[in-house]
Amino acid sequence: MTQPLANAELAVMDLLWQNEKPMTAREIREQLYPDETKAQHGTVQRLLQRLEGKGCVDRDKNLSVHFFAALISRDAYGAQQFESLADKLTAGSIAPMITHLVEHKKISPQDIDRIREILDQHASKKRSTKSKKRSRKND
Amino acid sequence: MTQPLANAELAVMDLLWQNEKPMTAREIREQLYPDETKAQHGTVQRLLQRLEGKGCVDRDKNLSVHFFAALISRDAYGAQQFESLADKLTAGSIAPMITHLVEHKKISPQDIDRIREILDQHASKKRSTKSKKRSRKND
DNA sequence: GACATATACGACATTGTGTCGTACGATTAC
DNA sequence: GTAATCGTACGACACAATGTCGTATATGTC
Repeated sequence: MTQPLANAELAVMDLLWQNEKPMTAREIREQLYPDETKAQHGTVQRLLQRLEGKGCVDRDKNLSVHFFAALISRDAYGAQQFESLADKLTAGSIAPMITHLVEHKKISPQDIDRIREILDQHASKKRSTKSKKRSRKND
Repeated sequence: MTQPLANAELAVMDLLWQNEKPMTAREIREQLYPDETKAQHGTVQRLLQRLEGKGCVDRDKNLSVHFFAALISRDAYGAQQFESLADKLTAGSIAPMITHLVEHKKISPQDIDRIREILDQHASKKRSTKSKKRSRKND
């Protein structure tokens, strides 16, 4: 399940991600198509069915009205897509893209700080304080 | 030009990215279809034409044999795709995806170190060291 | 049983992609 | 200058994915 989700599918996932509780197809339809043209029953069911086929949603059919929940988190999906992008483009490394974004000021300072924090907690322990910024090609 | 490139198109871009010099359609075809079934002339021309339409390649038609070059770098394309992903998923913020990758050990230590380096050079100056212990405050 | 509501899914139009064939223009060989 | 060769331009097609709808079937309520 690595291929990207299409727009309508993503819209469904978005709803499921917003709601922490599983949703019925009716709830989803009401939010997705507020104008209620009475046909989109099938559309939502179809979308959910395909999403289920892709392993993205869980269908709870204990009750006659099924309940749907996301099987993959928003961040996990995003990370997975990002990984697949890195695999296709940069031999699996994400650094070149991050670098590009940072150098072209496409990342907000807040984002930078947040990422720095995370990285600080997980950086390889053996290198703090390098006091210069170059060298270390790889190890 | 934000939509992702398809496989065959990406294969062409990959060649252009590898070669620093602009290439002719013939060169591209020879590398892409080594088995020379004599028809793929048109295929490559078509791909280049669509890539040109998407603003990804430049066509130099000064000579009767055209020369093609990438208009967007590999990293820029990757970064742009990543941005578009973040826009669709996480309100433009890339931190959640990075966080997920880091916490699930999907990034190599080398990648982490490289990103840390870049971030260190661009972090907002005022960041208060977070009371963690590692800190290195010069840059 | 009749009715309302859900699910399952076939079907279709639309779009993007990869491929090929062919028409046409330019360059080279005689 | 004409013919052969090579390149470009692009129409056309098959194929797959997507979004949509309609309908058939199941499940529940009265």
